[in-house]
Amino acid sequence: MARTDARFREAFNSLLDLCGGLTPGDSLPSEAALAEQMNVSRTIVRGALRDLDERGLLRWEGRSKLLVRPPKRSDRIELRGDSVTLGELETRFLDWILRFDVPADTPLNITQLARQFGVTPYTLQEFLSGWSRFGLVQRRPRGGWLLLGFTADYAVELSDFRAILETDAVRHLVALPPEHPVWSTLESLRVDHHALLDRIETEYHDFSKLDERFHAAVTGVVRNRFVVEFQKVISLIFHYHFQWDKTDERQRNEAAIREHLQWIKAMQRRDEGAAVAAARAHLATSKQTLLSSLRGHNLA
Amino acid sequence: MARTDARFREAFNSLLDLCGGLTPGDSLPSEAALAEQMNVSRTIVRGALRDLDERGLLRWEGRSKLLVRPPKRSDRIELRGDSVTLGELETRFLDWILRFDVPADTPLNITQLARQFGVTPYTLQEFLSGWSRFGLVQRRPRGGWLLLGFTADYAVELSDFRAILETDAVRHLVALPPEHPVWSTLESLRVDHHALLDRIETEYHDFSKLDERFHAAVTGVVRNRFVVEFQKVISLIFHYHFQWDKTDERQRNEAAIREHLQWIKAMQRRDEGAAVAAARAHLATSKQTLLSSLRGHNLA
DNA sequence: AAGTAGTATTTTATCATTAAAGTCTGGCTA
DNA sequence: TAGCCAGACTTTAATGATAAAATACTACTT
Repeated sequence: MARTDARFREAFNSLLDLCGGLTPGDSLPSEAALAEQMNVSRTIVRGALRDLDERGLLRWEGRSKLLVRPPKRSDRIELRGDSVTLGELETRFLDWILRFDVPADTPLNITQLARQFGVTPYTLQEFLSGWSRFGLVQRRPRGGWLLLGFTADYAVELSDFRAILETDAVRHLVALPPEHPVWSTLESLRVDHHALLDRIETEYHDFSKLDERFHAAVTGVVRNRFVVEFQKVISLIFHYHFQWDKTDERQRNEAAIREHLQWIKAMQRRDEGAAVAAARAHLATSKQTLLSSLRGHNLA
Repeated sequence: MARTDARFREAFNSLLDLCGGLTPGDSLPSEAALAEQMNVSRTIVRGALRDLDERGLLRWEGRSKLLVRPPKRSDRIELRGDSVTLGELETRFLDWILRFDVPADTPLNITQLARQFGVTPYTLQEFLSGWSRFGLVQRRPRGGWLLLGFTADYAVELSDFRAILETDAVRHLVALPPEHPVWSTLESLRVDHHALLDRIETEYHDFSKLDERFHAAVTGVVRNRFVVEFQKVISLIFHYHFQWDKTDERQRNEAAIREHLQWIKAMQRRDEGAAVAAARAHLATSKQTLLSSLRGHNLA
């Protein structure tokens, strides 16, 4: 067969919704207008209009599109198979690797994986090609894919790379003028860190979000598509890993908050040397946490 | 249809070559041994053996594979369509963008491009997915691909990112012990730079290779798969761009050599501050060159 | 003249198909 | 009789055909 008619089905139902807001006798906008409104091609709009006409909902003759009767619930057509987006696929894929601890150098079965994640092999292939740039998977010489996986080496190099990017961001940041919005962001982050420290005994789980906000704020001062892209990947992987590692979480998070505060204060003092040192210290801790979580996971 | 039998054809001819090295009456190794030798599956080996038997070159019965007559030139089968590797595709693709100056935000026609580059749409899609991580292309909302292209913005951000990586490499490098091989590499590079400077009037073209060697030496001290991957991309793009920009080449290259020498000497003195400053200066020049070459190209 | 619908063409995502890879088992040989 | 080998079979992946969607073009209406 060919492409699915999922776009058509979605558009059809969305057109029903639009008809629902009208009363019989009203006329619908032009084909082009409908197409733009539903973010779909005119071909689909015409297909949907034809169906509505056949079902007697609409009287469609050339430019006149008069509503005959309001749509009923039974007019809707079924959207079979929830289309999985690339974003969802990313989540599921990382989840699969980490949760089920897929070992390194595992050959990946495209057909089976595609079924498992509810996507077509075509989509999965596109997805894997993207990750191959980050060395998570690799093409096998005789065809197919190989999962290189989250080895300790990978974690070390990822952490080191992260450190390179964040250290650079820090150097940029401390040179920014006082009116730059990052300073107020940092101040509110500082306050939030202190606040969380006060209720750390019970709410240590909240640190994850705070951590993400903080790192996003720091790296956000570097307006660079490559940095941004990498930051997304790094944050994704770190986030996922910590999600499954719960050992000493309270203690770990408390220590991290103190490290963040040291770092924030150094930046606020515009002390580049101290800020870089504090950043390095925190990132080193982070790296060790990632490594030990990896080890713990492998032993479990 | 299904996959091409290119692997079979190649293996068949390679088996002919192997038979050419034998005399009639000799017997061939086991299927598994042949498969491993030719880096191919046993299925293919068996197929090739069957064909050789049918053609009367070989008497194949179970384990005995006796050569009947040496292979003739006419026994070879044609390898239709030279299979383009992903590496070649990369070269052709960048070449196409730069040489024909494809503007930014051009919708890419997969079918047409695939024909043009002599690959299947499947392969091209895989390739584009890889580049989408580096923001050179993007998926369009309604399907298809969009070339974001080598805009000035892209060049600036790529250069900045390069500077981040190289600056970090410099900091690592100056901290390395005297017995590290990079020091002797640097010294020979220094000598080569001076040598080229002496004959710059006529041989300024040689700088490109020297430049690549030098940057590879510096970034090579950082053993990190992400850095390495990016370095590959950066070197690819810079290399390709400079290949087409010939304005003031002699003068530009001479200036670059002097900048390199400043940088090398600072590193040899283990003067981190001066080395970083020299690196920054050179990378800034490089960025400007890339930008002006881009501008020149767009005006032409 | 501007915008709209009809028609035709182009292009993409999917699927059945076939080549190739991988696996298992029994038999031969050393 | 232990290890290797080949036959038979199963599984997997890359491809061309195909239908769906997008787009381009033309003609018409207001």
